Amino acid sequence: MSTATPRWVMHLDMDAFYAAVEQRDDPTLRGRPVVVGAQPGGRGVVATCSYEARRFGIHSAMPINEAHRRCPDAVYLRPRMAHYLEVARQIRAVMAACAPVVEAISIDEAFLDVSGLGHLVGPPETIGRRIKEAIRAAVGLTASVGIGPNRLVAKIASDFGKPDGLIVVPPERVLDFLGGQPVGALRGVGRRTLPLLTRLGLRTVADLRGLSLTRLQAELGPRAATSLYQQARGIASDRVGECAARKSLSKETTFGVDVADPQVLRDTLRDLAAEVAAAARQEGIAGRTVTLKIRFCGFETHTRQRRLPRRSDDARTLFTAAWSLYEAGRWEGKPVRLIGLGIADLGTPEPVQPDLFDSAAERPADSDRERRLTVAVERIHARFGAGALRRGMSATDQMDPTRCLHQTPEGPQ
DNA sequence: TCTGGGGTCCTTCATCGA
DNA sequence: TCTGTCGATGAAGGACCC
Repeated sequence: MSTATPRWVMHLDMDAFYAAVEQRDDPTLRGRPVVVGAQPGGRGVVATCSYEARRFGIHSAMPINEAHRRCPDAVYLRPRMAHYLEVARQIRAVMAACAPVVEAISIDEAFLDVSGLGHLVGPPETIGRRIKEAIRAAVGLTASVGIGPNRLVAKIASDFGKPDGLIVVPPERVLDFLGGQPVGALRGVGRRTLPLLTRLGLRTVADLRGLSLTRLQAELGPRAATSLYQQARGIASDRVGECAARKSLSKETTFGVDVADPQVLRDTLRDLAAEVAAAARQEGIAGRTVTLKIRFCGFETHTRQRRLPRRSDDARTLFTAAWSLYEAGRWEGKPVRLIGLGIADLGTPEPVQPDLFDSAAERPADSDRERRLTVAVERIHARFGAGALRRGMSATDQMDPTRCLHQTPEGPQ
């Protein structure tokens, strides 16, 4: 016989967060369609929009020019991220005062474990209402709340109740509640998977439940199939905890007009490397893998990665690695729409080894160079294994930390 | 419609060493 | 010594989410 306390997971989602903050701060915007994102006429998308704007069919991620075509009279605002972050911090303080465990998912969303609050506050409905009221009193904004026995049910319930909703789904009602939801409400069903499920005649979660795991696996692959199979039956994690550690860090930029000039690309990449390095140092982390992301016209997107001999938070090292990846791609002259740089395989910065220099600027004079290169290559072999350095590379290239590990088959250009 | 920026996770394929 | 297999790992791209 189980004596475990029933688990109650709450999902709290602020309604049209950025737009709601703008309407709160400027009373003349209330009741009007407000779109926060890029400015019409340029490249960009809608970050979020007020419910008045949604009545015109505008939604998040819609191209801004399409939004403008649908509603030219809306108010178009650039995001004020620093301000939204400050409001989010106030909201988190409220949540932390109301629940023992709060897991922030994004700037405007969080999971709360409210399992143990029953005897202190009351039933789940009361807990949800109290938190909504506290947030409204603190920041003057509405939130939608979903409460259920696990994260999946809580999340879908909060979405279902938007805006300003409060939906509680007790364990015995989970299958009924989920069964009536569209399959698109499940995690992992997006632009690609939804048409596939539709083609199979599956519109609702109840429809999905009628399909065998074997058939689902044949259509979607083992991972996605198992995930959907379990979600359809209300099987999901009920754990609420601290946020997971960061796994990557990146910066990217889209040019207003496609750029083919290598000097502009180089300068942009150098700036991005500086931003990534600064952000990494601020968080006390460094990356071992450098990724170059590049997008051409037609949305043709490529990524190229290179592993460094050690983790780095140094802008010059990151830039050198990323630029060598660009050069290796043989894309010279091809107009670029977007360029980005990221680091992954994160950890604490590794101390620089005196014999493993970072760049050409730090290399010793030619007269002494070959001997020191040989010594350094041997040290790399000893430290990283013989496979770390590839055949067909000069000792000079092998010594460049951005070129010595895991070259592309073509090797450096 | 013509698609930002910053993430995570998954799949597929290639390579390498045992 | 050569070849095939298999698991681990890395690279690249895709899908999805906020």
